[in-house]
Amino acid sequence: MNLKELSAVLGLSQTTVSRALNGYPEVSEATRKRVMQAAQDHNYRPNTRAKALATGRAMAIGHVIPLSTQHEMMNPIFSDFIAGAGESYSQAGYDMVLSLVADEDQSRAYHEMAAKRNVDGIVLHAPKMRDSRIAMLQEIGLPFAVHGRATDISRPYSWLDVNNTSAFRRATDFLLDLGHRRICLVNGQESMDFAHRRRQGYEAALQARGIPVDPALMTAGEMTEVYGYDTVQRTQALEDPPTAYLVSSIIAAFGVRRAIEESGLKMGRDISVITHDDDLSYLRNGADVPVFTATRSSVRDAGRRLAKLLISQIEDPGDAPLTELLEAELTVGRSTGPAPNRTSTT
Amino acid sequence: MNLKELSAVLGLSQTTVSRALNGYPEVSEATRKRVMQAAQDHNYRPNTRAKALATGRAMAIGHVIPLSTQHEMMNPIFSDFIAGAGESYSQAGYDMVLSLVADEDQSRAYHEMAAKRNVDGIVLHAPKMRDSRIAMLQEIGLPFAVHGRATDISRPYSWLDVNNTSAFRRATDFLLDLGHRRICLVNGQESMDFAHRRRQGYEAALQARGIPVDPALMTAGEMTEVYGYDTVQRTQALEDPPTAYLVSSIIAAFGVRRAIEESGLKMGRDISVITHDDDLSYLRNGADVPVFTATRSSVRDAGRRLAKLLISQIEDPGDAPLTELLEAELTVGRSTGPAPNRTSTT
DNA sequence: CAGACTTTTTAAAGCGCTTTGGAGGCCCAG
DNA sequence: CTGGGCCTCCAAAGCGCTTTAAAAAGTCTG
Repeated sequence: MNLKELSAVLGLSQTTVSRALNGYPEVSEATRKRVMQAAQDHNYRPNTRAKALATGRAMAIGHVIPLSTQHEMMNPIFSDFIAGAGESYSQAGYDMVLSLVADEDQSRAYHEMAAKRNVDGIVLHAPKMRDSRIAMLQEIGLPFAVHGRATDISRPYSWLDVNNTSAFRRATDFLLDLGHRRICLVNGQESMDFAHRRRQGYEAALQARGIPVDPALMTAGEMTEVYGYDTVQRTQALEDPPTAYLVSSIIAAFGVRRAIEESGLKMGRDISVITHDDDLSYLRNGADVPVFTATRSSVRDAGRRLAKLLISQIEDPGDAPLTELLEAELTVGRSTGPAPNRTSTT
Repeated sequence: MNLKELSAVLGLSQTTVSRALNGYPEVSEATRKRVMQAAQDHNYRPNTRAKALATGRAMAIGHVIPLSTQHEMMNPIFSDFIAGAGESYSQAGYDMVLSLVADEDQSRAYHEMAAKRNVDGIVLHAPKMRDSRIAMLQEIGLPFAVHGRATDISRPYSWLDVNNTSAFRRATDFLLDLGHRRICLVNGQESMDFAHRRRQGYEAALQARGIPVDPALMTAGEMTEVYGYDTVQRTQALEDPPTAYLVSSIIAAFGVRRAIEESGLKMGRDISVITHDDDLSYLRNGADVPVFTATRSSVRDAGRRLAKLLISQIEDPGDAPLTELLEAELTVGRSTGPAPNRTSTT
């Protein structure tokens, strides 16, 4: 059933029917009702492609996901973000189109999305510190919003981010207050902006107390379970091993815990662990009592918010870029405790 | 830059330019070259919406994802599947559109996708045992393929599935060979077809050796880490606790391991664990040596294959439905060992 | 009840592409 | 030189919708 057929059935012109369905005022309530009813009866839905062509609006938002071997985007954190964004999209009547592209084709992918005009806006994921994609999208002129931020970009753009610096500073302070002095930072890849900011928070907290920053206690890598495990194994073999770990993701924290327990130590007594917790639906931080002490910020909620932000950006193109900075909250679990009495190595 | 402008630049008709770009024979090689070059120079891409309208092909494939509170689709397994499917899509020039919908709106969502004509086909996820969605999609007439299978559907349809029954039968046999008699099945939700089949494999193996099936040793639930943890805690408190666990997902297996180690036991010595391993990129089963003994089948590969299957279904609409059954392979890790000498409770 | 509005409806153009049905130009056989 | 066949190219219709411009119908006002 298409518009033409529907209007034939009703004995009205396509114009009137179209207007009735789209809520335009220049059609009487009586006919609108009649049209609505008929549309319902015949299960009529406007053809998206035709509508998109006519209106210039695709009612879809694109996500370009790099498929690289070194940095796997399709991780649980990402999918929770997508789930959140999807909620907002479907509420607002937008579709979500994902385009997985090989890493080296990324810039082409953005240009293509813009030229093919099958999306009204784009969400930019996993910004690096100085991310050339942002300038590129500004150039292209397609509305976009960034999940995270980049440093050193002159023209303003829309973004939503967690306050990574303050979260990690606070977490480090928490460990310092417990007497820990050898704190290992198990961070994400250094090229990522968020990892950089987290390190800044960590370093600032140490420096504020005059504690030297030991490069041997700062690791960076893809945040897998195995990475957490390996890092603990390696650092516990050091001369002066850390008594605490500050971990960038709950997935890596699972590995950290495995390594600690496998070596016969007890997390929270012998070694303390704080993790950043994205509040993933499938990897909850314990049921009632949180297992890990954590800086928590729901990435799903971030998805919801960023999607709304982008949609309002699309619908009011003139407006200034929107930004939103979320604060993580520190929840105390059973993975942290006072530093064991080794009186450091001093 | 659109077709009209491009052809104006070239001094050719839109027809000729369109044909040149789409590889039709009625255009000389010389002009084709010239057109191709100009298209490249001006970074021309046909407008998807217009093309879709004219050809009737959207070059997109839809995934409807239920947003329910009780069964969370957006899990790491799903995202690996999506990553695999996305690879095949982008190779074939298709986009992927995800539509998250509230559980109760699901059937409406499928109808809507069909009526709106913004996708050429649909992937059906997480089939239940007797899944009404399959008949519905057959009714609608939009090409589709199922990840998994359903029982009791008369008309044939396209699907791709892991041989869950044989995998779990084999895993159970493996544990039985090691002398285990009290084997706990930590399964997914019973309404899911795959969970049902896995249980059948498990039960068949027990029955073949005359071992009674104990309902107290069969649990079903959403496969989270916490679920694995809780299940072990609960079952270890039984009178005659299990000496082995057969787990449906590596995520739950993480929880199983946590519970085992927290209670001072050693996995692989005191308690054996076999898990189904979807070979998730972010939750690898160990680095070099697998941690868990597992029935392994890459869900990412399944995504790749199912996508290809659906695409060929779309491109040759007359063909009979395609099906593919993947066998899981059993990889032996360090989580299994002979049953401890309690000589059972006999 | 005419004239001036206002409300309701319509015909037709246009969105950017594909594709059908021809139309020219060129070559060669007769 | 003529006409048929082939190779290139083109004008125009059509995909299903929105929207502009204008016509038809209804409603007031004096």
